[in-house]
Amino acid sequence: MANEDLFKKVISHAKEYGYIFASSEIYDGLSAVYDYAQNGVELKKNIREYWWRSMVFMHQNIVGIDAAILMHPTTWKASGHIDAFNDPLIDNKDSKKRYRADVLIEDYCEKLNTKAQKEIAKAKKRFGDSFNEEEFVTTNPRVLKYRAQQKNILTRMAQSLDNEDLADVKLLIEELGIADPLSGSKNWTDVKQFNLMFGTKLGASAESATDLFLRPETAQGIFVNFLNVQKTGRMKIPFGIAQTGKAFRNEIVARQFIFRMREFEQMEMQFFVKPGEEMKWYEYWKKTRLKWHHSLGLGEENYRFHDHEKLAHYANAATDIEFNFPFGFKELEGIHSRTDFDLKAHEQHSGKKLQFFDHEQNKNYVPYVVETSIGLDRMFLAIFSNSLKEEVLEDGSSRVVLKLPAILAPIKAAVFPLVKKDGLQEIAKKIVEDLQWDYNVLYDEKDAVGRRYRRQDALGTPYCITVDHQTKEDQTVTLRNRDTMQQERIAITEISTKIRNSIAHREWLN
RNA sequence: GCGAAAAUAGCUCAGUUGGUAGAGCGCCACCUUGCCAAGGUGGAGGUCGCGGGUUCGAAUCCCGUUUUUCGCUCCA
Repeated sequence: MANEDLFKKVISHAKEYGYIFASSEIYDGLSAVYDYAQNGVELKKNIREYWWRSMVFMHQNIVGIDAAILMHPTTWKASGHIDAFNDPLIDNKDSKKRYRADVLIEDYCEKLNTKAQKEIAKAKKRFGDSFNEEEFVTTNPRVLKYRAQQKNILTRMAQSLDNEDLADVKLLIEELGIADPLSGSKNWTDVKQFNLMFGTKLGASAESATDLFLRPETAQGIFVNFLNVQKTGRMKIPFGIAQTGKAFRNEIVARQFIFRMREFEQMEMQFFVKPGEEMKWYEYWKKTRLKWHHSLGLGEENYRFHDHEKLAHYANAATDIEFNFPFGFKELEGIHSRTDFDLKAHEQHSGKKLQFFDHEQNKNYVPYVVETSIGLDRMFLAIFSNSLKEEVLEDGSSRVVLKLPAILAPIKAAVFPLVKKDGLQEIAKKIVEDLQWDYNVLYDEKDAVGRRYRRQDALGTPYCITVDHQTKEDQTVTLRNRDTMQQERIAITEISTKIRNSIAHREWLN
């Protein structure tokens, strides 16, 4: 399948086979919001569990929490999101480039500063040793003019931003004649304020309500609970706290199906380490997380690291694990060394000590944090799009098959009576009743059995069990493999073990 | 947000210079066959994304709007 077609097929297959629907579809949908359907919810849940087990079950020093989506508003001041997620943006209509309006103005002021510096340099050359810079800058009319302009502009901008007077910010850009640094065009749109956090209110009546935000990342729920977990769980550094949950970002551009949604689910683990040891753990988690991805067998060539050059306000090292999506390599998981930025910030804003007492060193310190943060929806898309195949069979016909890792498949097995008579239905139903204690299984008796096989192929079901006439004689059934299409004859009593072994975490995660 | 393209049945699409909507697959019921989709008969399902306008008449022409995909940008 060609790449450009593949993504379209992924989207329509996801709908047709009950994996993902557009949210509120009967009302034309809501931009970049999607619902997980009857099979999608199972796949998503299984991915979440696969991650959770590898993190929480498999590490004695990692525990989980489930923090609330709503948090005290000061959380976001401390985390830096109030500042970092709140930008006045302006577009140039000719070059189609988007800029931060405040940065454009600051750059302009920087130019004024450069001009003043040139005057000073010139004067220095002219007067030589007798040059008194301090006196010069307070008396030279040109330098004074530049300095004054600069101060006026910045003051006015700060005032306008504080008052949310964005029209004046645009006016300022126009008055100063600021042009697009690339195209030289002065054809600007209005300045718009983009707050990436969703606001909401606590309290029913408007007067007494408190402004809250839906969390833009789950990590802060872990940081504010750091000491609670450490004390009550008797955790010792190094240790980690894992969490999965929804986060919300009012993205300016949210697109590419479930790749970038406004409401999305993160699977995060914050690992608290001794200061100075963060790079060692950063490398450890890079390796460990990549191994987790590889364990699913989507093809190691489809993953790569992308180290960040420009670091976020909280990080001293950062990398992405990128996956080869139908639209190219894109970020799937982030691994960040967040230093002690978050815990220190929460100490300052809360006035509470968030430190660990190290008995070996006999002293307190604020731990450093190494974070692994993966988008559950992105992982879903990675697995789903990678698994969807159109195969040409030996006889020249083709089949559509969703080769999901068996451990993640929504339905583990489908059970069919070969024909709808001779008591085969009853036997098949009995097998279903037995298996459904342990697995999500499905019974189907409609249409020719070959067609039923193909239906389950497209749905991603790894096994099909068929009851035929021989079953009545020797209590055996055929077990058909989705990927190889091969059948083997096994006893009814063997079915459960067979399935269990093929979807054992012990095998997959190892 | 700006630019480009698109939206007709569950899915993929057709629909002629404007004349009141079709196919294939899928779905449901029954019959037939019985181990790898596409046998037969019957059936359900669409105010052609939505709202205006032009017209005797609009899926078709015009305007607006919503949603989706692609490019710029950002992120999980």
